[in-house]
Amino acid sequence: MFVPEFQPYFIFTFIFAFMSISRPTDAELEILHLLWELGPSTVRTVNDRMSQRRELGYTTTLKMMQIMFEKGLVTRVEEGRMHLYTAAVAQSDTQSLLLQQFVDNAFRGSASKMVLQALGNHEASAAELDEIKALIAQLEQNQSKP
Amino acid sequence: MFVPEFQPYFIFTFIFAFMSISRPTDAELEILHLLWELGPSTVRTVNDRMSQRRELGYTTTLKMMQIMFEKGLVTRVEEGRMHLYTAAVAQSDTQSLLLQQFVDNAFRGSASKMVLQALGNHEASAAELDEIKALIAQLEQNQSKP
DNA sequence: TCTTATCTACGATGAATTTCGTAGAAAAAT
DNA sequence: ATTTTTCTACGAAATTCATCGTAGATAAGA
Repeated sequence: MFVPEFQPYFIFTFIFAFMSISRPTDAELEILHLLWELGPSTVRTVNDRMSQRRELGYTTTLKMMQIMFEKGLVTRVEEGRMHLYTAAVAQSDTQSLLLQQFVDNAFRGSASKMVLQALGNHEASAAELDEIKALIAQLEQNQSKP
Repeated sequence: MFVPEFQPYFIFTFIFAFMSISRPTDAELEILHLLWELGPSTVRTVNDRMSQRRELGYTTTLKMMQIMFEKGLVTRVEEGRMHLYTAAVAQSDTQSLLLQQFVDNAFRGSASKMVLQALGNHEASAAELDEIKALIAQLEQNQSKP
């Protein structure tokens, strides 16, 4: 039987599975990014921000956020007549989950191949490269003395 | 007006747009991976390989590959009564396109944030880290003398 | 030759996603 | 006090995906 080595991202897979939270769709992710940035927000606020990028009816955003509430991706509290929505999933957890699924689908599970392609395709600033180098150094240190 | 710096992945975006090739879905990607690995293959071969992972009817795979043919993701030639299918898009081009869209959706376009998360989540071997370090060194060299 | 297996083509279904319109209630404006 | 705006809830349509069943043709096997 094939038993894979433990990978840190497994934790997020378990968390999301345990909470029965499904992976956010593209439109849901767009809303989550706004909630992460703005904190608790009304539908109106979110829709205004989204409308800056593309034409979008108010009830479309409303419906999306209602569905996300049913799915457990956001929480909400009544504030007078309105609802204040808050992201119920952490940004880094969500990104980890999405990343893992993406690496599996598009790169057959090879994260390092994906990293190589990403670094090759995108211009990275010197500061960003330094940050990545620092992380690699740290990983290598952990590897040498486990 | 906002004019972004040129990024190498723009090329793949143009290529795919020019050829009006839509981004492969998850199931299509699974088939493409097999075609990239095996070369020209029949529906039967592909379905056998896919069935090793999960239950899947033959006509399901057939239909998928017919649709991929209509979309231009694969080509095919008759071989007696059967069809031999071949991937019509290159693996690296496809992965670049998918990567770019994923970074936009899940990481707001920040490839370096994505790389950091990927390296943090996945155990990378020493050899893989070396490979990544080499690429970074090369990128830094290009940056210093443009 | 007759039967069985194996292709392709095609249609249909069910689920998920995204979008919007309408209805009704509550607040704000005139 | 009426009208207009602005909420929520709900339903529904259009689209895409993934899946499978059936029909008809052709090859293989008995």
